[in-house]
Amino acid sequence: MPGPAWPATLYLPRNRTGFDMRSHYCGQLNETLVDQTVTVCGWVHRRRDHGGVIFLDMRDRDGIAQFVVDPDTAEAFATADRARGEYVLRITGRVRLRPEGTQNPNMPTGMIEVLAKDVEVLNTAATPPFQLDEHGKVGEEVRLKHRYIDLRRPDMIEKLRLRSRISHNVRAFLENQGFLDIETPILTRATPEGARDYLVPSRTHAGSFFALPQSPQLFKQLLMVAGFDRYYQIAKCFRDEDLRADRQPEFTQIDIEASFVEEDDIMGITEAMIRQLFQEVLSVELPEFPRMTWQEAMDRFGSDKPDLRIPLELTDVDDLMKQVDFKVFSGPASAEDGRVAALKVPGGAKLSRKEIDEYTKFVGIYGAKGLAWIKVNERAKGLEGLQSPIVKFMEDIVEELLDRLGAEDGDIIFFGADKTRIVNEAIGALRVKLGADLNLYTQAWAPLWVVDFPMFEADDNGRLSPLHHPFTAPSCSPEELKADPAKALSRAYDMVLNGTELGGGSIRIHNQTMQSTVFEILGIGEEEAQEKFGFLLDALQYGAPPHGGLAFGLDRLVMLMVGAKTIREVIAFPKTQSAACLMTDAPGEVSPDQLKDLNIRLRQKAKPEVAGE
RNA sequence: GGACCGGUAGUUCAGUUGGUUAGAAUGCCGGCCUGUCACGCCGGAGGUCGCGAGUUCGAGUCUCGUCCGGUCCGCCA
Repeated sequence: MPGPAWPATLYLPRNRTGFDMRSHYCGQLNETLVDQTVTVCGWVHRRRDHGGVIFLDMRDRDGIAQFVVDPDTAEAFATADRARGEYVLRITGRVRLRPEGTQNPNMPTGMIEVLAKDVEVLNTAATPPFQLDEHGKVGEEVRLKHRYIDLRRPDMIEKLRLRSRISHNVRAFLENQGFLDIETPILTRATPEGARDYLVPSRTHAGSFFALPQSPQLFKQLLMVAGFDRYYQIAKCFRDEDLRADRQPEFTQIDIEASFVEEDDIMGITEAMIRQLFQEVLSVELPEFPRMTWQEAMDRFGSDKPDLRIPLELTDVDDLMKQVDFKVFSGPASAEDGRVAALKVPGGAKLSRKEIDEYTKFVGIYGAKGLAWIKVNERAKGLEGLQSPIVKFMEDIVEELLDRLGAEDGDIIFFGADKTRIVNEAIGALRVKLGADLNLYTQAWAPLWVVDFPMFEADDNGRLSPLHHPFTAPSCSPEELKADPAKALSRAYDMVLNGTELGGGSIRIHNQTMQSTVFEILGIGEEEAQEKFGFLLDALQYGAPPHGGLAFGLDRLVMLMVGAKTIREVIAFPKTQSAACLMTDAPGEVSPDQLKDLNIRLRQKAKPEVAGE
């Protein structure tokens, strides 16, 4: 056995890897080390056996390098001969320049190789369930089941390494700005917020449950009441809702809160943080962050998180369509809660009937009953130059319509006519899809702030619920809020990047009267409010400072920065769409004893119905 | 809760109108090979066609159900 790995007093690396077992990582080997003896530890990435000479490509988290084993070193040669893919080896040898003509320009270490003297098998490996080289395609299901092997692949290592750099950069920025990293509980209390809670039964309080936090929202506000002034945390959050490519049941937020601040303070500092992050990690200089009101975003892009890389906009044509003899258009155009919007797509006239049918089906997902269109083949020819199933209903106004849209030859114009919400969702989504399908992107990164959100939104029964969360301050007095809550705007703000909501936050309510008013509007009675948020209402009485903050979705941020399609790609051990872990097989059953301890009896499963007759 | 796509060798896939012994590539195993780098050549093994019913003389293929994975809608302040 070697001596203690750590020097007794100073934790200084003894060599370039900081440990004794090896001297270098494979990726560190280069021409400057020629004639030096090095020792590496790693996995056999590939083995090429020429009978008389064996090449071993060794891989560790830093890279891949080629090792040559000669029959002259009989023992090493015998070991290399029985080595297989993914065996864990420790190899010592001398670095040398590769012979003329055998350099590999495709490899970062391709100018050199290591002539092995000693090859030691630290561990054998069963044949991996899939190939690790960049050429083998593998399904995600297999990758997740053997994630520890999947994570050996250089591109996975690269993504997680970048994630580490991102969180480190964010921490460094916030620490430098005087923010304190303070942990908040994972076992906490269920509060009737937005999402379904993950619950943890309490053994010591029979029949009671902890909830895992959907976010540290209340705790960070209480830290402001406590006077910490500037708080941050990279915090796990839990929401038991259905999953998506950008949603996991547990995810990570960069959580930020500060006191004695207003919107501009929070937006300013977090914008600076993201700007610096992109500079230092990606060498990308982000453009200006425009600010856009929620209403403008909905009107122009049909979305509260518009993708500004796409140069298409929705145009209101309600006034023109009110008069047309086509109820599908004139109805929504005249209705209070209706909208007729046009989307002009330059060059879209080349879309085939089949493609248009596909888009019609696509908007149907969002409840649109159809998708009207006009192809502008040759404007100069007037009606003759247009191709459309609906233009016959609007011959009188079509010129004015085309003028307003600035339509040119080769354009297609799509129309959505329905309730405003449906038009915005359907045509907004169509805009994003067309942008992707036709590759209309005008820039790599398009950030913006969306501000002036409504305080509340009405559900189907007219009941109001908070658009953000019930602790968001309105931009009006309690009296004004009470008088017309549906029209009230909040002091909330979202940072949006390339059509993804990166983060959102608000100035919070720091006044108990205002907080009670909001609860009242939400239909949360005094008693219920006291029971569920009593500790917050109490805190607001004890000198709560004005405060506000913001939380970023770290997984989404990393996903965008590495160019991944799902956040699963930037999470080491993600769950499947049904919120299961294919590797550990979680969630799993527990023993009757464990349940008994927790005072839990499982409900009998419903008897399976007899199939067939 | 709903819509759609997928499930065939370890892996990635093909499999025609329902018809003989289910194929390819790669990986794996064995042999040969001293400059390869996705090495090459020769040989070999490897299948619960996700699972269960049904239709049929006959099902990988058709029907129904179900499970799993994925994308999306609802949901997710």
